Amino acid sequence: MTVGDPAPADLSGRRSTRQRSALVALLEELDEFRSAQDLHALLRARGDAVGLATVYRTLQSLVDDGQLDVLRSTDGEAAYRRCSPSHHHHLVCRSCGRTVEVADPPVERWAARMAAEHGFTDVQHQVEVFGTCAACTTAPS
Amino acid sequence: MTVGDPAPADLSGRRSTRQRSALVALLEELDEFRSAQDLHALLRARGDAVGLATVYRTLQSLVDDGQLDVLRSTDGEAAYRRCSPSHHHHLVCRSCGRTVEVADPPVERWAARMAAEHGFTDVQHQVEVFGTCAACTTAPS
DNA sequence: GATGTTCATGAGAATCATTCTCGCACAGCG
DNA sequence: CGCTGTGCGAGAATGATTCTCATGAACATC
Repeated sequence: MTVGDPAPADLSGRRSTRQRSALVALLEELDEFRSAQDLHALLRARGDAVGLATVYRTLQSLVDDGQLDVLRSTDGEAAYRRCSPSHHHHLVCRSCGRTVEVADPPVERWAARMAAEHGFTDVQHQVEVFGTCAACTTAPS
Repeated sequence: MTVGDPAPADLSGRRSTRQRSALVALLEELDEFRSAQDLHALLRARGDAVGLATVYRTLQSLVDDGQLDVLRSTDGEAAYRRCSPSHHHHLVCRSCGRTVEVADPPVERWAARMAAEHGFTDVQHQVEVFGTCAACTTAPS
């Protein structure tokens, strides 16, 4: 502490490494929510092997920086996806994982008003709709 | 059966056991979401010792029968709470865990319509609003 | 009440995602 | 070019949840 220590708490002051770049690039190409395990396997499959611990660590930091959306599926696994610029929710197929983004201003307002009425502040809401998409409904399991 | 059947309200022919009754009774007294581990500890504390596996199994069956609400906290732990008769969502204080139930017919309709428009069937939705309640906002952390 | 079938129970092992440990490598800086 | 601290990774640790399977209880029947 006695040494000159500005500690600039810079969110973007992350080092640029091969592993981090590979993960960010992969996420850039994907449109659906994928689990950490999944992303790890995909990286390995494409030749950009990255340690599992690193995947988790990097994912965590990206979430902290607000660059990723996290979703917790009903089986307790966390799924990640790059953040869209605008706020939105998802319609997720519980069979094939296909995701449709849906915007819904009314719900936004509703959540805010509801929270305010009960004295809640610093509000966040989480709206996910799960179902079986048309393709999976017709396809035999 | 010759005696008048008290009808234990078993929806799907579940056997009435001491363990199941104890868990149901406990849930009946609680108003907040509690984790399975938590419920297990509470049962043991009050003398109604029940195996952990049984707690999970019973909780699962109650959820299947629609008698419990499940919530997945951000750390991946599942929390259970008895279900209100009508469908509703929650406003949860992320600091003290206090929960407020909120009904919202508009959102129900919106989710159903949205899903239908995209060809999704067998739809379920999950809406949770997290925030800091009035008490926790004023109180120092 | 006695009895047999079947399902629930529970102790511990197994599973699985996620996090931690800690020695080593490398990015960024002088 | 060499320092220094941060990021990496293999494997161990953690912790919640699920599975295994022998035992016991619940319910219908006799």
